[in-house]
Amino acid sequence: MTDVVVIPRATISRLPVYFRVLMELSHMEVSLVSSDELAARSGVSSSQLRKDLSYFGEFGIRGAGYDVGFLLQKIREILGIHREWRLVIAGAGKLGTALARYSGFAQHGLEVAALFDIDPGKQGKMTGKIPVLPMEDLTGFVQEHDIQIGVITVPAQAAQGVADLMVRAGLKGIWNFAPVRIEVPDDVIVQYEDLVVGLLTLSHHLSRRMR
Amino acid sequence: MTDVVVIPRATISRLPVYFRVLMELSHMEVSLVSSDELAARSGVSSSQLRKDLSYFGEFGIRGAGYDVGFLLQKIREILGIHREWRLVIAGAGKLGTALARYSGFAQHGLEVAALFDIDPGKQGKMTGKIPVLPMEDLTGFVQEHDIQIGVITVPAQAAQGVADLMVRAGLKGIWNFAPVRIEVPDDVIVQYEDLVVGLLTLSHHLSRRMR
DNA sequence: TAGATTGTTAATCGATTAACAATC
DNA sequence: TAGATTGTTAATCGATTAACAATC
Repeated sequence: MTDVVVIPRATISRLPVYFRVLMELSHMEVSLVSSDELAARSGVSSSQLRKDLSYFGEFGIRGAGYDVGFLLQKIREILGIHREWRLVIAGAGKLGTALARYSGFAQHGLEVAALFDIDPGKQGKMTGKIPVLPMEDLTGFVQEHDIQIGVITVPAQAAQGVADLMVRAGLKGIWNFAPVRIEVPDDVIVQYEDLVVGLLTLSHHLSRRMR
Repeated sequence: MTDVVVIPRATISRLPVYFRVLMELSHMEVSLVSSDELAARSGVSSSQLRKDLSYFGEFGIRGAGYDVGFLLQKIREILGIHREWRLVIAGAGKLGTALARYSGFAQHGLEVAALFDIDPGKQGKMTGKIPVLPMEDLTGFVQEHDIQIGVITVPAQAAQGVADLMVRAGLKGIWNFAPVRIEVPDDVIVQYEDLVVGLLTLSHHLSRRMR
């Protein structure tokens, strides 16, 4: 048995933060940064930063710090930003169309290839440069255009059906904005995004304060 | 000193899930549910569910289970859904306008009162029934309309300025979609929402799988 | 009362932090 | 070599789980 190192979820979720700070430093033409400085700018402790990086290798220079360009490249590789991913969005409602135009995708090597919707009234339209296609064309489109990721922005009750469609089309990653758990085979990765959680967390804290 | 019970963040983040499942059960006219059943439908263990609820009180009936309507009401109170919150959105870009039209707000007792933008080209327009106003009107509007929550969907470099404006206007809760930490006084609560984290987490896992 | 299920305790697991040996 | 800072170990902290006493 190979010794599989388990990487904490929390570590992965901090990498995008380090990535952003390193990008800023790179734009400021800083070439070397200490864990203290990088951690402070990222809002974490320096031992946490070093511990996080240590899961993936030894990227620093003892006595000096981290080479900004080198560490940036390493984090790019860890996060898969060095690759190009293509994705489709199922559900051309408010959230789906807003995501389709979202600049964060392109900035991290992701290309939105098409939106899909069951509503014939939305089909044939364009969201910026991205076409809205009939949901039944999803499988063919995914296979023709070498798509890897599917985004679900349909209503909760339709989410499982769309997920099944995506799995059959061969997508290996699903970003699910519908507030339901979906069942997929083990080789498909599902990332959940639930805006209501953030909103109600805020509401809860406000409620406590204002009691 | 009063004994302050610290409630784990993870507990708070699971309450909206329990809330949704209880709503479904309520619609199905189920009046009593066991922790086993409720936990299974929520995707957690039954001890976790009971532990989570125990932070807030004793809501169950030993030997029987939980009264769906009663527990629903309790979770509503904990999450602050029983109150009405009014909010404004700063930044009438893609994300801001999509959020303004997002039905999840109304469903949880939140009303979007207005959008604000510095771009005169956007000002005066309507997003559905919600007006887009000049950013400099934010303070006056917040005070006149008794607004409690501000949502930030402006670019990262403008976020701190908008946060300062919101603090001065007297907002006590900020939902920040800009990918930067913002500085606010201790009595203001900030909830961060970073879509890139979810997206890059998915990208990371896909990268590992496809290596 | 007997059966069922909650609420809570204690044990376990996992993540964070502090401290320092390794090393540039 | 001396000074600085990484990478890692061990201690601490916090969250989850299993088990069961309390009680409906």
